[in-house]
Amino acid sequence: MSDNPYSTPVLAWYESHARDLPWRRPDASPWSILVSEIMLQQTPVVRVLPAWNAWMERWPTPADLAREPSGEAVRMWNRLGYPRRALRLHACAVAITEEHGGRVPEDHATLLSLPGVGSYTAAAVASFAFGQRHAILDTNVRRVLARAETGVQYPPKTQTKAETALAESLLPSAPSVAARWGVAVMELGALVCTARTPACADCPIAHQCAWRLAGKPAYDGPPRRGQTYAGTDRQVRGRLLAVLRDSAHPVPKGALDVVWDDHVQRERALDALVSDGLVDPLDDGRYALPG
DNA sequence: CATGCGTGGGG
DNA sequence: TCCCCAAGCAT
Repeated sequence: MSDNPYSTPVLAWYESHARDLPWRRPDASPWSILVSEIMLQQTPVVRVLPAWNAWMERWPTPADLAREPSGEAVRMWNRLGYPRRALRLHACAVAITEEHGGRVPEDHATLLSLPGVGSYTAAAVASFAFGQRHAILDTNVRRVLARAETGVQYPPKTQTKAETALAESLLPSAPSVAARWGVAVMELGALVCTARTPACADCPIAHQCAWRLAGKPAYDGPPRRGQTYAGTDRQVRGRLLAVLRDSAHPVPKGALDVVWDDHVQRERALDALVSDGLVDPLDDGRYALPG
């Protein structure tokens, strides 16, 4: 069963160290797994857990969410960040309900056609929910492979063809093993082979890791671009949307104006929110979450 | 293909 | 304090 040099130790490690996350339990529905994957995009597990629990309690099936206004999804999203994901998840629920008989599609290409579902998420749902054989290549896996195989501290900033090819070449042949392998490598990256201070002493493949065997050379290249936030449109958008989320009713323009001094930037951010469908400008001049 | 898109916790 | 980063996607 050791289709690649890492699978046996990594799978064994996963058996004894995997976190007991609710969307990994045997009774987790494909919908609940899709919800978890959208929420987990760029968002840590600890912050997703309570949001996922509340979401699944309120909308246990796609149809439950599809019959709500999209603004309710945005409100429920609360402060998870990147609220367009809430809109897309709502759009997923509508598409699944109206075009797929209320069931999360199993086919990778069909999953890919859903709003907010890209290459990673489609593979993750196909693999984790339906046991199919797909390469899982997220930020965790990219980092593990960069170190173990390529011998560098960090993967490239943007995903390359070479990384995709490498991930596919390592995929165990049996679908059930491949699915297990995918989640196991992810977990290794999340818990042991972390970005800042990897716990190589706890790593099941440390003795095979090209980066460690090379003496853990420091990242050599251009400074990795940090995300700025303070003073950006993103911060303004966040503040504007927070006003609407926290209000049970539509708000007058003045309630939005007070959250940011720079008039030009504030208007630009508000226009963008409207354009994104996150904010609904009412005929009476007030603003609300979309209906 | 580089960039924009939230938020909060930890080093 | 700052800075980095966290299961990406769409354009």
